[in-house]
Amino acid sequence: MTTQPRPAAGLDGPPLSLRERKRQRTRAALIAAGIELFERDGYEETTVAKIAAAADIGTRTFFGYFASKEELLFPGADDRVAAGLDAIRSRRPGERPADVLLRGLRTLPPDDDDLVGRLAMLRLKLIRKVPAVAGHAFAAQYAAQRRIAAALMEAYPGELDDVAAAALTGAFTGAVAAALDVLLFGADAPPPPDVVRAGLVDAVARALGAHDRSEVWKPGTPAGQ
Amino acid sequence: MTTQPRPAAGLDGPPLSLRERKRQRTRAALIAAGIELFERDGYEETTVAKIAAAADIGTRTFFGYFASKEELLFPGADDRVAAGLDAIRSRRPGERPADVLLRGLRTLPPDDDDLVGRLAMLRLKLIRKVPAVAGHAFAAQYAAQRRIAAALMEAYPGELDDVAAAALTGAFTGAVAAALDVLLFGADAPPPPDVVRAGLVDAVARALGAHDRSEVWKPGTPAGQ
DNA sequence: TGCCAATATACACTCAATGCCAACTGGCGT
DNA sequence: ACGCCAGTTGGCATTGAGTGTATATTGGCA
Repeated sequence: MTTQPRPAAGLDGPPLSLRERKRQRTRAALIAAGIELFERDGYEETTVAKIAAAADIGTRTFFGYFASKEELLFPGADDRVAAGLDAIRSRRPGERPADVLLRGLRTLPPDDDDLVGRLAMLRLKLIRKVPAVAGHAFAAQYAAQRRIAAALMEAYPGELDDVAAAALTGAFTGAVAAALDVLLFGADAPPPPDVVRAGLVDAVARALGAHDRSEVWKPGTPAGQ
Repeated sequence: MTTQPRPAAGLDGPPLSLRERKRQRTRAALIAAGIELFERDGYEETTVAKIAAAADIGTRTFFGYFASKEELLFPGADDRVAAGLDAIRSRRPGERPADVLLRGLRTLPPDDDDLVGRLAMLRLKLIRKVPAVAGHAFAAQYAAQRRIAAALMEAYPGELDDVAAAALTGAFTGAVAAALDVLLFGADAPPPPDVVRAGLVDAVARALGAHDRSEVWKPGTPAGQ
């Protein structure tokens, strides 16, 4: 959201000033240059100076746009959190907390913008091997968890205390992250998004012991659950 | 573990050479100096040079002991993983995967060495605000998850595929981390370990929808705190 | 046009981290 | 005891991230 520049006509509600448009353009150029160089030369090999040069700005100026080199990899990307919060807001009577989160996961948009897709794959790769990148990812997930947990606690007053809300949210995001990792990393080519999501929802539902699996699934022995 | 001074008991199997003992002493001194300075002056303000000076070694030598400043905060700390693997190894017939992990969590040693306690609190604080530290924590948890997931898959052949094992393990560790965070962060002084663990086990069990909660839980009751 | 504020850049600096190299030290065979 | 070897140490220089500061440029606006 924050990163999408409107280079075409000014159809973004509030008409951006020339200054602001220029700024967005520079920001987009930095992201594009960063992705390009990271993919071509590797992360460590790509210095901030090179990125800045590729975007035709001074090295110092880079830090006016991004606080760190890693931040270049995490522009926006709050869709999942928003989906979760929406699902909680539209909670249905009788729906269990875990089921609410699962519903949010199911209704996620396929998230397949070409550029975003490239960025997402690149990000996954880098999270695996660059601790600094992993740090940012972790911090983001952590912040997301806290927001979702707070919303959950509010939606289920008297039923979920802070610890329970945190634990459930942590379990949910932990399961999503781990399952996604396995699902996406077996194949080199990006698999079809809907297949991924189906496997994801199923695995997470099982991990949380949720009862409402709409997509049918028969484990070897559904003993009691 | 590494920091234990010198128990008279000959419990430490292999007799360490003079060189090795000296090395361990230096390592311990670095950790102690690091904790001390981090607590007193803050993380960013404490430079590697200061730590090295406090431990009476050269700055360059520091990196012969720890690959980075953050690594100073994660010495050892594989007990939890070991407990999990043990629990899986000693799986009882009919026990569900989630219950196995919970049993491992329950049988964790109280883990309350005074120094380790201080370190743990410090670590939690720093994970919250220093991305680089968060990165290390994330990487460690990630590695732990993969080991546990592999063990689970082996213990439940034909019942858990790789995605399911990863999801369950991710849910488990995610729930533990999130719950622990809430449990430990309100207090300035480390709360009694057994209380923490009781709340932890309960919250995680509920998050995973496990059936075997030994500690009873009744929805509607204001969460036992 | 001309002033004000936001922005961009150059410059100098700190600190983490690495490579290189010379000095030292414990282990071990003679 | 002697001396060699390997592991350890630390000084020096270097790279790259990130910041503070002062100066220049540019857009917004009267």
